[in-house]
Amino acid sequence: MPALKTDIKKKHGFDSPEQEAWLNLARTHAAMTGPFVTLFKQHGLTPASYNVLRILRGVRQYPERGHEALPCAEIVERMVTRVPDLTRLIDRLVEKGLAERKRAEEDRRVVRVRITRRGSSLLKKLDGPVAQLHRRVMSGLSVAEVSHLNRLLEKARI
Amino acid sequence: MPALKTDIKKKHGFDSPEQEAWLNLARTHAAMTGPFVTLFKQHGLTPASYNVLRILRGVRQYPERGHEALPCAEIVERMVTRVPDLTRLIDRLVEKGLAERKRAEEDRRVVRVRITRRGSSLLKKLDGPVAQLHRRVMSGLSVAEVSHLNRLLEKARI
DNA sequence: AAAAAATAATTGTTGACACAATTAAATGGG
DNA sequence: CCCATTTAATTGTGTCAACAATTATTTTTT
Repeated sequence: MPALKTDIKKKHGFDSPEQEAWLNLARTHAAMTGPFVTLFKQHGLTPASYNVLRILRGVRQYPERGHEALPCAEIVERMVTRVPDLTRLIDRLVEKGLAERKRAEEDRRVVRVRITRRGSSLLKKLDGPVAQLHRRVMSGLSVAEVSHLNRLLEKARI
Repeated sequence: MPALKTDIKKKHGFDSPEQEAWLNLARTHAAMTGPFVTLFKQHGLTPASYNVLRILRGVRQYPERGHEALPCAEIVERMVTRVPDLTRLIDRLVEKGLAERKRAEEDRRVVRVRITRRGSSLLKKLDGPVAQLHRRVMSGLSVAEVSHLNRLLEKARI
């Protein structure tokens, strides 16, 4: 793929380096997201629902305070992108048999969500392809450049 | 904001530096997109429809082959993120009086879209705030770091 | 202890996005 | 010149996301 300047066919340059960086980030993100969306969709998931399943698996492997099921509010906190409508996202996971709910006894307002065996095995099936994609979308960069990118992205996210 | 590792509260590290970079990119993109979404929404736009208006303004300022109205297909090509349903996106712009359509005489399959005066003045009103936001979301980085980030993002997008 | 405030999740509704199928017009080979 | 193919845009349909309002439960205040 050519550089951004030719990419968007703008005769005149960018308004500012910051704008260029912003557009670059958006384009790169879109380019890298695409393959993941496709992969997840083949298994009936969206990036967001995959993200939730990953969070739930993490909790089940390393239970917190003895719990292997997580309150909705804590799921939201850990998600990569903010989701204002977790309830129906969980609904869909439950319908597919990938997660289950149970109301917490200690506080009956909270609902704890846990990944099911079926959910775990779906994740397991995806682990290989996902790792492969992670490597593929970053294959344009060397190891040093990847870690450099990490540093810059973290620093940018103030 | 703390670094990603503490951010997502994962006890164990990342599967790979590539995965870390991918998550970092997604998080940073989400964090930077938020303010823009909010700003655009206040004026009845989405990032995608703003993007289209910007493209249309660019063409009107620097007309191509004498045309200041652009075929839908060319709009799609230039967009930051791929939009499979440009028709209805344009519908909404037309309903708001921000753009107008006309069928091309030389090829009656194509529909050319042009920004209206009202669309231009909306963009003009947004120019200041948008530039400000571009600077703000990148304010964590120095000028050198911004250009370095640009280099890495372009290189990554093979 | 009762009322008010706060918290957790759900629901209603609207709008936008994604994909497939379709229409309309132009092109190109027989 | 006509039919098949290609191209451009639109439409139909289902799913998902965003935001506000609501319910249920707990905590705080008086």
